[in-house]
Amino acid sequence: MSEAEQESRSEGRRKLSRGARQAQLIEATIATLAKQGYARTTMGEVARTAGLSHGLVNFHFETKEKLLSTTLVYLSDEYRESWQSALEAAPPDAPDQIAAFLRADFDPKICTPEKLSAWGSFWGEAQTRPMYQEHCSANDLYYTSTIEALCQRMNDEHGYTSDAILTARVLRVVTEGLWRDLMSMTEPYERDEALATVWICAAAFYPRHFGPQGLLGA
Amino acid sequence: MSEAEQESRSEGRRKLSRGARQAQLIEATIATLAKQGYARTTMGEVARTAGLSHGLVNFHFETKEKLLSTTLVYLSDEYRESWQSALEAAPPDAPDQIAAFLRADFDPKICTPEKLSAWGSFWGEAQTRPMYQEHCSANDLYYTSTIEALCQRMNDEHGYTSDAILTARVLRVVTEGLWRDLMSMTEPYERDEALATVWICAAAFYPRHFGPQGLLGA
DNA sequence: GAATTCTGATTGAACTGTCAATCAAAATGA
DNA sequence: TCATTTTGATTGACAGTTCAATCAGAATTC
Repeated sequence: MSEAEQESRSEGRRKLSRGARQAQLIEATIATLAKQGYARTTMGEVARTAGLSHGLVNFHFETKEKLLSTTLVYLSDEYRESWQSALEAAPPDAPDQIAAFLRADFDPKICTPEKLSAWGSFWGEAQTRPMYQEHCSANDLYYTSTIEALCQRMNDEHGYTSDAILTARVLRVVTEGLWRDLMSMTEPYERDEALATVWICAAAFYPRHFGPQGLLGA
Repeated sequence: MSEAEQESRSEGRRKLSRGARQAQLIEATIATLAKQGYARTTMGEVARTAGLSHGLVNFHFETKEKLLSTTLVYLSDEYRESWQSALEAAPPDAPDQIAAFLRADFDPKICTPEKLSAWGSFWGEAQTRPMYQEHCSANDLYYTSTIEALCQRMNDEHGYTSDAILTARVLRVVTEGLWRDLMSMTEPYERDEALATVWICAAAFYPRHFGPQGLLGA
């Protein structure tokens, strides 16, 4: 894993560009969070995971706090960009948009055991650290208002009558709960099973447009 | 807060019974987890919150690890006992049982900001600590199989045809997701609003028995 | 084009603070 | 008196931070 990240034809692999090295250290931080949890994530362990020296982490990120908050911002932005581009790629009709939105949360690039575990580590600490909340709450609010608007369009354009705010909240918390399941179950089920659970839920609210397999008539 | 916990008429407030002092320290641990998060929860802070000395914590719980795992067991058992007694107190018919079960998760005794925050702290760390998982996964499996059996009874006894396992999972992850919302939203909604969201969801699956206000025809 | 200089990435050791754990002595209650 | 609880100073380990020295590659000079 970390070997593959290193340049291919390279004995003297020293001196990666600033950005590449920082990305490597962020990856190592995610891996360490997933393996050790937040409380036992040390600078030394991150450096060891990256195959680099201790002091280098402090050269690129001045403090541990900055390393961790940068990692959180990285995860948070990657996540937001993922569902945003999924919405752009999907047809503009509300059911298609909702299907793309829900599916994006279980994209193989986003929904990996390692990243889910790192998210879980942050959730526990973020409540008590204003610095962490700042960036994430903005993304979270954006996410929430997006799904609320889509549920409202389902009512306006396709004749459903449910409370859009509440329906959006159900879809959102189902996804959150499934993420927590995926990261903590002793006998975990797979991404596709989680997604199937979301479809069941969408079908319960929008029976003319969703079924157990997702969007109907696709 | 910590002053109020101390005995009222008390110069000589020493020598509480063993159990009472341990309970006091567990309360202080929950409060500290909620206030500081797991990583910044220290023995000293727990002692200060309880208004007691540093060394005393090590006298009652030999190690920090034991203090924390005892606290987790306390929370976990209190939670299980809460929904178990709610089931026992409710009528035996499946809809009543499900209503009681879902409502129990938002009981004011269980669903306090402080306890939710402490749960969140543990969730992040529990993934990487087998000792934490042991006790909780047993309770979790029990919880899951209970709601699955109830959903199966809704099919058998009241003519619904949904996949009981999947429906149970939806109800479970909705609750989990709402808990996460309650503990992390910057503009949190209240317990009753969370419960209303659960009812919406139950109504979507069992429309003849549940409505936005909960159990129908009660 | 080779030698030299310069830049800044990288290392590892030393420093500093913090925390869990220990323990001897004091306080308390029976 | 005796056992138990409580205290607070002490200890040792460990983690984050700092920093001076090193080194590879780029730029510059001749």
